[in-house]
Amino acid sequence: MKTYKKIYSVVRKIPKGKVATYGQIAQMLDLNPRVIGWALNRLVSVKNNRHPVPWQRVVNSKGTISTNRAPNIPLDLQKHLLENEGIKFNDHGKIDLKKYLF
DNA sequence: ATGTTGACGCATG
DNA sequence: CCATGCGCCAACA
Repeated sequence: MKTYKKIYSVVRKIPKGKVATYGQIAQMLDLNPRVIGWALNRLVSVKNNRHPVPWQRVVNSKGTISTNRAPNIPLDLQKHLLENEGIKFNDHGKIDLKKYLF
């Protein structure tokens, strides 16, 4: 089975209102955190598969948004999606991992 | 086969 | 807080 499919299946398990870090997912699958980023980035270019992947629920270890580094992704799109799911950001654009971590 | 590319993470200065 | 540096590895050309 392709690695990215495994990654997507794990990401799909993150419940609404919760988040996971790249490192956390990497640990579960015994992969390098970089690969998680690669797999999620792949979603923008590759035609979406039959089931959606809640990619917005994956943040970095500091509890901030990492998609700002990536072109093709509207600024703060991820932040808005998470806010719509009830997740709060502080003034520094950071979320409370203690509270929201999956 | 070989080189390159990252939505990372952690350590260090 | 900011800046490097490096490990790490699936995919892709």
